[in-house]
Amino acid sequence: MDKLAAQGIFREQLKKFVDLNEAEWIVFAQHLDFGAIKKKKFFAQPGTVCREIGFIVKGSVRYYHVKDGEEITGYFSFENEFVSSYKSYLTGLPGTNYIQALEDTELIIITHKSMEAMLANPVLGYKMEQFGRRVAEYYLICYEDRVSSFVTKTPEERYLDLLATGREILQRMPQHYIAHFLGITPVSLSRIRRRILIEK
Amino acid sequence: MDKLAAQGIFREQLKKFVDLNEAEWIVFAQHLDFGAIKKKKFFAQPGTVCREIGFIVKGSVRYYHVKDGEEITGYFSFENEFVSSYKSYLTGLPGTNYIQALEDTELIIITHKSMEAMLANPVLGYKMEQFGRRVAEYYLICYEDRVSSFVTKTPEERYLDLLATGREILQRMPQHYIAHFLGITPVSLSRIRRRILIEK
DNA sequence: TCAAAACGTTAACAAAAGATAAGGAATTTA
DNA sequence: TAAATTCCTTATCTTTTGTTAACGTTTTGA
Repeated sequence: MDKLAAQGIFREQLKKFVDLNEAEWIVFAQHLDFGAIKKKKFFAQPGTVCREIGFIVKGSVRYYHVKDGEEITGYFSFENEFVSSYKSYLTGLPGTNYIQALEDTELIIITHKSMEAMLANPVLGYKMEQFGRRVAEYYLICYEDRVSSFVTKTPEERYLDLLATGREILQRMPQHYIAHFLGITPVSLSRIRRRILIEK
Repeated sequence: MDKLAAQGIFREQLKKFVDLNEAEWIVFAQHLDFGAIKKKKFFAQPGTVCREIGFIVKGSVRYYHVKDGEEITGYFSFENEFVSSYKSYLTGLPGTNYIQALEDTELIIITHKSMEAMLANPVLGYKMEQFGRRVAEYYLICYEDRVSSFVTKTPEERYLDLLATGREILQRMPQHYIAHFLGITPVSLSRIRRRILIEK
């Protein structure tokens, strides 16, 4: 895919968050970069400040954390989703996660610098604030749901929920990543699956 | 406390998120309501759309969820914090949580209607988008940290973290609320406390 | 002020999850 | 294509958590 095709996809998806007219889009597009990450390479690494927000046009990434030498995969992003070490991006502090491409991945990239410039741009500023607000609100809701599932549900219930919503994760991610995403060990998820099979 | 005093506090705290000049503040203040909730009364209830964002100037609230007849307290808000059933507020769908005042609580209230009006107001719109963005980003980071703690930490580690950061929660909330906040039962938290005492 | 309710701890038992290891299937890669 | 690696399951054992109940203390509220 080339930059222009990627921008086309991005422009379409962007409509979920902000409505840019032709003039605004042209200025906006000038601030967009295009990037590719080879499988197993990194979008972000711990100890480094994440200065970009990516929008995945092709591929997928996982967010993971190393604890006691073990990789714990906490989240994923797929096509048409944003990817960033948000806390690091927003605070300017070093991140704590790896974000790794799970396959060859192509993205539209908005650097922090570009974003700042657009926010300060009288033509685009308002729309960029709106864009930022809506994206943050969107992810806020995702996180709210996820926190809620940890507080009020058992691991088995969380897994059944995941099955019910049939998210992409199930098809595209190995089970041990899903286990950590649910907050449990791969062995435990395997047992839960067994339990469900027998019970039904 | 009267409305004016409350607005004074709010205006000061607002600076964390947006910088309003005198003219902007005057228009903004016209859209603010003032409210009081008696202890044990509700700011939000499940099945009802939450159409306000509150800013607590005095008191505190807890967010809880009823599961199998039991109340599970997932979160709290204190003075100088916002309170809302965000997902419901943002989506316009009925909420799933109770938000209950833990003591007589006073708040500045921004209704959804007021917020929409301000966002559409040419004088205030830009600043309101910025305000909304920054508040959402702030809470996004809080949630990101919390999700991360569920994925990568044991309940004991989460409790030790809470002790280390010495949050208001510890002083002001009964232990069984804290337990649910950590994603465990009150009995289990009591045991964790015992373990920590013996080990150290 | 006095009864009721709420709170934290502890105990006992059941259920679930973590840790470790082994084995086989599938996938990767050299 | 053969060897290595990854992945999932299963088993065993340990640790932790959930559940229920009892008890004493504190707080609440009628």
